[in-house]
Amino acid sequence: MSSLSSNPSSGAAPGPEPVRDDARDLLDDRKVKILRAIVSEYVATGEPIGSKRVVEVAQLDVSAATVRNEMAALEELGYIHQPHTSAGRIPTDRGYRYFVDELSEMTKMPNGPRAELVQELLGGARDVEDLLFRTSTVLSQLTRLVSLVIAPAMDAARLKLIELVSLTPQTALLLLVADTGRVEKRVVELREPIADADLERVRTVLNEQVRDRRMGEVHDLIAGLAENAPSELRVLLGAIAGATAGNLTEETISHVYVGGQASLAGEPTFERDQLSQVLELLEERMTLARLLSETGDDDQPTVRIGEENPVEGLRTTSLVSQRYRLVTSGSLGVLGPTRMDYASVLATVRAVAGQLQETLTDLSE
Amino acid sequence: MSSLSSNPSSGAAPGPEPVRDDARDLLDDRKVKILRAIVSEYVATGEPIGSKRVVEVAQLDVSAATVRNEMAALEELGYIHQPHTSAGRIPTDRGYRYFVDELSEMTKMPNGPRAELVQELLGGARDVEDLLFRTSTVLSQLTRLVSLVIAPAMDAARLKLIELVSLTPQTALLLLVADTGRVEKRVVELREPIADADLERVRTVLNEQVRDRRMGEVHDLIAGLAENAPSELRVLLGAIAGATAGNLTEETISHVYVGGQASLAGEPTFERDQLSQVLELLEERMTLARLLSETGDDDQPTVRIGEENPVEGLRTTSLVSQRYRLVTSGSLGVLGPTRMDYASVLATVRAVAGQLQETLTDLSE
DNA sequence: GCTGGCACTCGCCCCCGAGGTCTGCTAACG
DNA sequence: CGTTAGCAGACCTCGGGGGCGAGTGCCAGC
Repeated sequence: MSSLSSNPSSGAAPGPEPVRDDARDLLDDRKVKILRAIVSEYVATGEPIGSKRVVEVAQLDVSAATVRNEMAALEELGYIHQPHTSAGRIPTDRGYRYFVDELSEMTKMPNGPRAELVQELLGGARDVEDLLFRTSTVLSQLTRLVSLVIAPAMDAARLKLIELVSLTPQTALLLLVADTGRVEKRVVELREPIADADLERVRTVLNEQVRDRRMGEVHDLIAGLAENAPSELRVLLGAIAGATAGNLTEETISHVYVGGQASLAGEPTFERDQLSQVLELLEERMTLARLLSETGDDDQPTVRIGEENPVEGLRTTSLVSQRYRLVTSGSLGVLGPTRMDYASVLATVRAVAGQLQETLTDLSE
Repeated sequence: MSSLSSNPSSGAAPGPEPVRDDARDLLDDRKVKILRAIVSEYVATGEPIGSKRVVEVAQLDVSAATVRNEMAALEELGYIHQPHTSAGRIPTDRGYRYFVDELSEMTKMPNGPRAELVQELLGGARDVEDLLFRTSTVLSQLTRLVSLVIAPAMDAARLKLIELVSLTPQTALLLLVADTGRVEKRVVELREPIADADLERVRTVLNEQVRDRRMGEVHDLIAGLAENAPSELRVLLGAIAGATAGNLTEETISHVYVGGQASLAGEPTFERDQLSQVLELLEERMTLARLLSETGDDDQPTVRIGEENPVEGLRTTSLVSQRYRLVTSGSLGVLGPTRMDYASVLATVRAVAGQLQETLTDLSE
């Protein structure tokens, strides 16, 4: 899903009058100005915006009555909507979408956080995981939204070392160290005690055969070794193969860092049960991981607004996410109410992703 | 702080009339029955309990008027309190405290979750961390409260293996494997490239000198080695000593697993900003760790009710926690509104702690 | 010491009306 | 034809007032 993807609410719109799906760019200059004014004012204040206010903010040389006509047209087109008759207008998902698309067409982004600031906040990380954790903290503090950071997928990383440590006679700890600095570990349990010598042999064999291979291939390689191994080693190798089955890369995905959940509670937009629902989703790491992995590949952040969101329960929230690259790519983003300051959030997400990427690169070369 | 610790709200009580601090066990049988009825009914319904309701529930052979007299006395003693005149009574922190103390004096605990159930939910963990994560999930699901699990402190664990992996010419990854199955890792950065041979020598030396020592001693040992090392190794050993400085055990503490935060949002007891405050605290891992580490050493869960809680911002919540032991001990617990079903929560926390301990033992012998 | 009765206190809910805001419409203007 | 001023109408919000009901405290009597 690219950053330009649109997903008008036609399907779920309860309104009786159908929304015209065509005229995306046909808004004339004045309508655009008005829409922009409504979006930014509403984001700032949280209150519906009336025609009078628009005139002041948008600096138009027309009267409020004219603006009213234009607003009626904008509503007809599905960009804005009024909570009840005789109230001001608030942007619809589609309105935000137009606003965001316009933003990303602008070449230079507005006021992101200064690189040095982010740099400083990210500094002093002890290892990759610590760095990602800090990133999540920084992101949520800068945006006052919920931050999500997902670790880089491991399958393209290369295995640097396999280690086997016997914990008890019948259990061993398997360590897989990737060149990205990540360490996967598995407990290997056996029916019978393992001789230290056998453990050592297996360790040597594994390192000879599997080192420097891609993590994604590791399981298959080990399984192959197990089949052809001398019988006294076969049991152990089989157990190891079992411990690395499938989930080596998949499990990595579930490494998601979440920060700033408290900010959700402060958000008056959310009803109590919506809040609860969103918080619940934030604990389902798999869902989050899938969501974030659907981030576009371009250097622009991907924005999913309200109903555009694939996950039920996030239909009143927006997700701004971006990839960062190392050996392979991970992604990070923020989640918040659809009513968010997209301009500055986009800039911040971009800046943090860039800085994270840079820091990661420093760490590994 | 033991499970019997009390902390009457005298200091913070806004009421003008002082609360008598003495008469803890002087409640006569009927008062106890009434208090019990009020606590359990209020926990169940969330509404203030009137005298009439108490008569029905407590199965007393007296009239409502008599109960009213007793309730007035209970209020005078500080065990219950009415939100406003002409409303029913709700328990104070002190009321809950009495109730809980009475519970823990009873020898047999009521209906905890069946051991097999917990066992099953905890099964299939891949390693210690995964197990703790699952424990946290189980705990929050069983209690519908926020669960907290803290990993066992590492300083008494023994070092099984030190590994050094060069990631780039100037950075290496230091791995410390404890006999509990935990792995600590640190990135070691150097000014100048390291020769592989030197890395290997250091690796060997470290393993010879430090293996099987307690994690708490590791840093000092390495620092000692660095001082006496030949000059070509001194830089590397110094860097390693730096990477293990102090935080080896302390950082472990910050490994806290939190689950079930969504349940807080469903709780109508909490105001919006209280909710936000508690959620914020839940992200401060250090505070949580300290809180949980203050759990009593006996086999009874420790209960801290409302104002008894040392952390500002948790004054409207209760924390039920218990230690579990392996090589050293960790603790787990749940956090929720003071209005919680202490009987079943206590039983559940106990059962889960027991089961976790057992599973951990299985894993490491 | 217990009980029934009674007056009283309040919170809750609903209704109502005033005030204010913003709209849509219409008629007039350039 | 686009724009504008003016106006009636819709509807939210807020505060006051009254009825209702729950629960209490107190008192007199057993």
